[in-house]
Amino acid sequence: MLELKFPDGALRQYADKITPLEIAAAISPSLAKRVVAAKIAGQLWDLTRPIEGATEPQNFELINRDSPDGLEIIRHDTAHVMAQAIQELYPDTQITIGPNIEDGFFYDFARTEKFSTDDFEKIEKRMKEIVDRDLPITREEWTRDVAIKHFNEIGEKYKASIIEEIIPEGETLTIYKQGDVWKDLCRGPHMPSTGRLGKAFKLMKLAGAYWRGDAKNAQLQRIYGTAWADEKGLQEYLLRLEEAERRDHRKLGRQLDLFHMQEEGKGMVFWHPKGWVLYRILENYIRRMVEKSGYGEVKTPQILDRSLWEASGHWEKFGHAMFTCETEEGEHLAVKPMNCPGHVQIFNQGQKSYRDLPLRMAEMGCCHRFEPSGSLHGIMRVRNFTQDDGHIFCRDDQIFDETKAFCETLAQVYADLDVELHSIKLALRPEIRLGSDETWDYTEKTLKAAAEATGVEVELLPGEGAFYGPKLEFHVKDAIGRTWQCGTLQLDPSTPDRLGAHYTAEDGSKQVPVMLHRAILGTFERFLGIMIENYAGHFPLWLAPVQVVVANITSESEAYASEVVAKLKAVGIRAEIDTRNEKINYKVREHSLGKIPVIAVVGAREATEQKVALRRLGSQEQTILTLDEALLVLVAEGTPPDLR
RNA sequence: GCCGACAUAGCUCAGCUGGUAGAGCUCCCGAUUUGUAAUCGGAUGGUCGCGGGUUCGAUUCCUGCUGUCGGCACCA
Repeated sequence: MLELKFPDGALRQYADKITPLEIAAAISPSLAKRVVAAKIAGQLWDLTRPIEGATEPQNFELINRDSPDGLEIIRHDTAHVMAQAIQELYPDTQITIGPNIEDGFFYDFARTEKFSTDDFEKIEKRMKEIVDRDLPITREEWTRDVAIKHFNEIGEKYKASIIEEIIPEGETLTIYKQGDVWKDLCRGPHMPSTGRLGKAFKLMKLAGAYWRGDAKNAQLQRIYGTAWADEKGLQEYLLRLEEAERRDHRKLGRQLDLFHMQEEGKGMVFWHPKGWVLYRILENYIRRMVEKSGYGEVKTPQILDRSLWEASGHWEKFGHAMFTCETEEGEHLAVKPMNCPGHVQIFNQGQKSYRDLPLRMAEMGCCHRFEPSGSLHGIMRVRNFTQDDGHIFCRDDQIFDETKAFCETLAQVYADLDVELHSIKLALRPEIRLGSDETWDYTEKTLKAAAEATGVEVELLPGEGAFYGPKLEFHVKDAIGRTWQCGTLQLDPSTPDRLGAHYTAEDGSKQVPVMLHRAILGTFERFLGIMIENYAGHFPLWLAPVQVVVANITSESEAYASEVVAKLKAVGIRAEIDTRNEKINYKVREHSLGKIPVIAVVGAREATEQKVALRRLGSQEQTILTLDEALLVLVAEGTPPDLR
């Protein structure tokens, strides 16, 4: 006998080897149709897989198709159906891997001939046929060696190689068969048959992807798809994508006249007046934060002699990404890709004592890097960018406090800018590295503890640190759901040493300081891109390039409109005037689309009473205030958060 | 850099199987003096990304390049 405990707490008894599907059917036939899998003692279980061997009552749950677990199963089943469809249509195709991702799945295929997005229609049609065939999906347990032999025999070299790699010798694995022929290595679970899948799926995009994620390996063809519990879910998802597109910073950048980019300067931003206002407000804000945190701001040369880059190690490690030039006199120069060597030069001026540490240096450092053309993306990934960079020269025992203080400032800045952290990651020691294991133990532990001391969770990235030290990464999401690394703190004992930085310790000995590279925003370009998408162009008053547009109703109130604008400007509000010969409806519409936070309408009434009618973006409400009241309100609201 | 797609007026987009291009908005001109998301009329605007090729003829087909978009790899 089996005893199962249902989510509602009910305890029920069943015959041994009963399947979840039989249990569901016994409860109600409609339930049996709705479910896609079961969960037994926390483990997902195929509906048709007998439950056995349980001596104690097990938690039992049926998974509905629209639950998070259910969607996972639908998506993975869809990936399998897609793979089968493709192999039926294109028999020379080998399957590799096909995991779920957020809102969907992908599957990587190896095939000499190229797929095209034009093939999608045909593939989707075949997938729907496979659903209509209602092929039974069955679970089988195979031994590792039999599986390897089988997949090799049928020409699935990649599959065989995956099994060789991930399944330990002597172990068994599970194979899911779809119909009589098609099979794939899979942990499962899957639905009992393809008919249960439904047809709320869509192939989304086609891309190249390297086998095992390594550019040295063969490039596979990856097809992305999405799948939902029903057609409504699919349509809602597609709508969500369209809405996200409207927030795209590249689109808003043009619409709001913030910046543009062009062929002759790819990966470089032309900031327009409005965009540059935004940039400078952010820059000034971050400058105040940095000053408050005890940094001295500096400015270092844009181009430096190659010998310095050789000394710092950048030439060797980073040379391929550096812009260089040669003078008529034969000097070899390189445009800086980073600010650190310049900062060490400043540190090296004069003699430094342990009393000077920690010494914090900041720079709005304009850098150039030759980024691969395929990696460029709007203003988020560019070749010319400005970092809110800073370097902290300190002793080992100061790393913890400095890191913690940095994390706290970063949290404050992100809160002020309404940017939500997606994750904090700690990149750990790589295979090839400098320094002793003890040093790595200490530095990794210290960074982790310091970040965690601010109450956040840190995700570990083994093997991804720089060769000289571990690195904290602060990631945020853009409108489309992609994550970008913005803030960072990187520990570097190597560069100060290479560039001859030292200080005199208490005991009179010369010591090399450790260097913390850190940036809160990362780069202005990327962070502004994120902010534009995040706010969807609707900036809070303190950030808005144009805060108020004063619009008159008729030319009669033109003089008063000018007076209002002059007064707004006098108290530091970024105001513009719109006295065009247009209806007020037209002006309101235009400035609303231009995402002006406040439209101040003035007509004959306002002019006589020395008032303004304020209309906020996103609201139809009108607030009538005296001009003096309006000035007070707007100045207060337009004050940066750190100055309030 | 690699894979796929795309490139038409300032912007957003039409243009079937080859016969040198069209709309709406914007800009410009004129009329309209208007109370909270588009007033009316008129005019202007394109070597159809760039270079080759096929063809009597190419925006359309082929090809090379450049850029953009979506991924991969790389990275802030």
